[in-house]
Amino acid sequence: MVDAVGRQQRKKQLTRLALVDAAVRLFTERGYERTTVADIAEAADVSARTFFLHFPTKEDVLLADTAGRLDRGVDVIAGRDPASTPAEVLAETIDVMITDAWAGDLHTGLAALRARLVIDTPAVQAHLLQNGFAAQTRIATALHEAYRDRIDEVTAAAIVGALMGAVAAAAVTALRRGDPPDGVRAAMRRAAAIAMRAVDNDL
Amino acid sequence: MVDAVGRQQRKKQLTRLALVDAAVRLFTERGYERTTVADIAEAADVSARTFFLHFPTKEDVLLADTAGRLDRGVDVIAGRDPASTPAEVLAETIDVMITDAWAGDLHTGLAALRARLVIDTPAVQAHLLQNGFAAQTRIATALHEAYRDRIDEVTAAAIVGALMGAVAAAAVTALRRGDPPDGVRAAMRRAAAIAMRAVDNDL
DNA sequence: TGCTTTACTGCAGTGAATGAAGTAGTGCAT
DNA sequence: ATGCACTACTTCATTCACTGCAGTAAAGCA
Repeated sequence: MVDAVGRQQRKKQLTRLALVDAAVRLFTERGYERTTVADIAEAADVSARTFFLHFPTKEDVLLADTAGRLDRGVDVIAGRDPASTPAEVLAETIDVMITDAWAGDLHTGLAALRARLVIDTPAVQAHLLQNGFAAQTRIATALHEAYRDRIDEVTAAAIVGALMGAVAAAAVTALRRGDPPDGVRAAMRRAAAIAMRAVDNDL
Repeated sequence: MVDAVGRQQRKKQLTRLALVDAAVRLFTERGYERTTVADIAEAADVSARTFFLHFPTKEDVLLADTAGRLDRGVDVIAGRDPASTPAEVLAETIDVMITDAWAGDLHTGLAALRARLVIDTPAVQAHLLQNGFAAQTRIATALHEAYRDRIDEVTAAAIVGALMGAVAAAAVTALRRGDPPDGVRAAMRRAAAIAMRAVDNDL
């Protein structure tokens, strides 16, 4: 047994990586709008059609690394200490996700690129917001499932929405202002703390 | 002088109305994706090119009536009683906007259609989220300007983000659950109340 | 009556995304 | 090893949102 996964899977991951790599490079060089999917595919030396076998849309190549992050957030809630309160669990969840967001992809430079593109490319902003909203929905569902007797569906959505909304808005504002990465993260944590006050009171 | 506005302006508004009308009807009949811009223009008896003179994108026809709503929210903050606290002003702002959302377009059926499309059409959801985010940014800026000495830029963004995030998430959750319009509005108000607890503490 | 402005048209083109049919490398069974 | 199924990928064609440009005709105005 040479490898856990076969040659086929490995090659697939290689072309996927090549696509992400080419996309990051080209987006950085010429900007998002002035880079076509055909360009990316060409640079990765695959057909244009292949791009869409790996990513459903052009924007999704920017989210290549975020799949697992959400799961980790959900896991925090699912694997909670039964004695802990919703407020404690939520605080830890948001903390894990904020930390993860900056730790995950220092290699690829994806996070930095995303940050820049979110600010000045409407299409990207729209898609990322949608993605975040979907993530938020999953977290809210997990919270509701975890405390089924104490937190109803809509309340869970409201609480998680407040948290994520505050963090997202603070992050974009800090980014737009030109804050350095550390400053942005600090803004996110502060926003989370503010929003958590809505929860702390009675959960 | 026959009219306050000329014949030209009136005719323009007529084709705009015809476009919105055709869009609402066709979206309702066949769904969003299965309706092309060409279809809408045809039904409104104008050229396809004309559609884009009135609306920048296909999704924007769904936002035909929301332009003024945001201004009204901003106005509440701008025209505040100087003696009132940020918490009071914010509470009134969100209340005005929630109320407006229902009063504005009961006639056109736009609100109901939007509600349905946001839930099951990803493209629409992305665009509306982006629109809401932009609105939120304007409110946050207005709040910061109004209390320049007490609330910094990022804090304003966090507070408003928490409010809007909570309300939006609650609305979608209630809609998805199949709540009637009244139930949805109640969910939004409850979400706003929850998020306001983050503000009430020290503003 | 002329001159400018503006709502609208027609057309040609870009680029994202999808569908269908086909090729080639890979893994696996006998 | 040979045949077979699977899968990543390609190629071609098509749809559709959206843009730029060159026009027409009506509207407003001198």
